[in-house]
Amino acid sequence: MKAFIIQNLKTLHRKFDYRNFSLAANLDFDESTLAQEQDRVWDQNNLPIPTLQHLIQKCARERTIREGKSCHAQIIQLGFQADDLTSNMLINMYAKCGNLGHARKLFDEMPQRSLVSWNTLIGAYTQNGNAEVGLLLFKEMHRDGSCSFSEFTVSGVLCACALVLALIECKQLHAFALKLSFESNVYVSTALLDVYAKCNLIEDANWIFESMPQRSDVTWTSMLVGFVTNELYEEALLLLRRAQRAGVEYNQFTVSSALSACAALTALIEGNQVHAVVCKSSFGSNIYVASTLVDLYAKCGMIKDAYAVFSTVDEKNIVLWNAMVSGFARHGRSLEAMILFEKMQLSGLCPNQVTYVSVLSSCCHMGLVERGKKYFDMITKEHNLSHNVFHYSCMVDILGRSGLIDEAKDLIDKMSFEATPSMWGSLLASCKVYGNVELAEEAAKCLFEVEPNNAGNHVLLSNVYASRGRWEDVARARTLLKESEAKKVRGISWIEIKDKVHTFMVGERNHPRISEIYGRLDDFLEEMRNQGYRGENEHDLHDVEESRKQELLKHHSEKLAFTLGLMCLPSGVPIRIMKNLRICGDCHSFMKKASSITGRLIIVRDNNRFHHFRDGFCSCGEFW
DNA sequence: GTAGGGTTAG
Repeated sequence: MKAFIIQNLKTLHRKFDYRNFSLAANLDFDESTLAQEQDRVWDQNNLPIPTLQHLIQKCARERTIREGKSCHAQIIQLGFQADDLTSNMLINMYAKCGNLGHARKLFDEMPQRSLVSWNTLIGAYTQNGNAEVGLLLFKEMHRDGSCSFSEFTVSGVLCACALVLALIECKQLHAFALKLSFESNVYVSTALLDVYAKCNLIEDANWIFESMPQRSDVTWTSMLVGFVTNELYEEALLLLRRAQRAGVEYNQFTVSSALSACAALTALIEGNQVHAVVCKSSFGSNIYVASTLVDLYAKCGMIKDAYAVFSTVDEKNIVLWNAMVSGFARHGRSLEAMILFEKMQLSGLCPNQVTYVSVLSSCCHMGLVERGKKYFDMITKEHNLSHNVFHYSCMVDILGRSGLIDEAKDLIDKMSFEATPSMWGSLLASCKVYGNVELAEEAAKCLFEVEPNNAGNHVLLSNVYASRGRWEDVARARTLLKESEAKKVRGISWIEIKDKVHTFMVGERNHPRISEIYGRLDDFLEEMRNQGYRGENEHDLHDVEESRKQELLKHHSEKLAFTLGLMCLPSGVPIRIMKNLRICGDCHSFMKKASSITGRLIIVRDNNRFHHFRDGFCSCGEFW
């Protein structure tokens, strides 16, 4: 700013000598003097048109509407009939400063609109969150017919298409771009690939990307985000490495999208490398980067690191707060989640629907029924928001887990949404815990209808019968499962060691060190048994012999991943394991005992939450 | 003078 003011004063002094004070004598003003002088410059009434045009453009870049308006006023005062160039600059300035009304008025008052005027106004609406109007304007421009389209028109309208997922219009523009050879323009191609990716046509997006002879950093980011949006996280990380090899310099856009891919994959090592780049850069305090870093660390089990990043940001926005609240919730740190929820409001921000999903889920993880009900009411009564399907899902879970199964069922019946599989699944799991066979059968029936191919649902019902000793029904449920097309999702666990992810299935045979792992696990189990560990067979209600049950439990994927961690990671380093399914009771007991025997912190992330095992205890307090 | 990219939710 200081440099700009000095430069500006120098220019004005040199060209027009409007200043009453001597610039040449001493430019070493303090900041406040400079600011005062800057105000005096803006208040000048005799600036020539080229200077005013220059300043208008600067105001558009820096979003300084006060100064922009001052320039506009001077133009009017001078009696200057704004030409196409000046009008477009003013329209753009008002649009960039968020004043669409002024931009539109100027456009409407123009005696003749040029191509640039149309492009500018379309961009104005699109950039101010009104893409529909941007598209309508494009149609109006087409009808008007007084000017043709340029690359600017196409990329600008594609931007509007990306915001409202207007695939048909995008395809028409694509055809038009090909006809006029606009596709060689990097802005046009990048905007095209962005729309295709956002409309889930990732292959088309990738085809455009691969066909581009030249790519900008925006192109790379758009493709990266495209993969992330389409949940192709591995592809996103491969692209990131490719970008690195191609010499693309990271910026806050590349970094935030790369970090979100790392977070989704819980790829901590890769995420750390990106974080290292951030630390050396100037965009570490960028709110998007900070939010993805908080999310990354929280999802990778590093809740302290997440909080460390969160604390460094001075001006926190709602997304950053939400990322941190959700991180605490995921780790079962309900108290911290709730304190942060209050602090966020003290800082002057109102919670949104996402915030409430996080605080409600923190209630799920600790079985806090009354608190959950209070938050659920606050959504509509205190913050005038509407309940969404996630809120109901959390509430059904909170009620069911606490044994209020009928109340949970009532909530499902009364809500205006279609019940989701997760709601029926949660209700069914609660029915197993509280032995409610009747409601379990009803929930299972609904679940089979909406998820006919999920074998886990059949197993859940079978387990409800087994928990009540109804073995004939267990057999019937199993037969039904065999006759159906349903597939059981296999339990998979993975662990990151150095820069490699090791994946294990139950009874894994393919890992290169598998024999060594089984040997080490057997020795360790022996040691554990000597210290009082007994397996918990009731958590695996397979209809199999006792000895086979023991065998299946022993080789659960998380135990294999843990053993490799024990073999490879130096003592003192936490063993962090990820699992695609919920951790079973036996593995939970195993990890508790293992944490006390080895004196190590063991962190297991299952499909629902984090468990931190330390000194024989788990952070979930046995509620999960 | 006008155009393309990023964060949080069971």
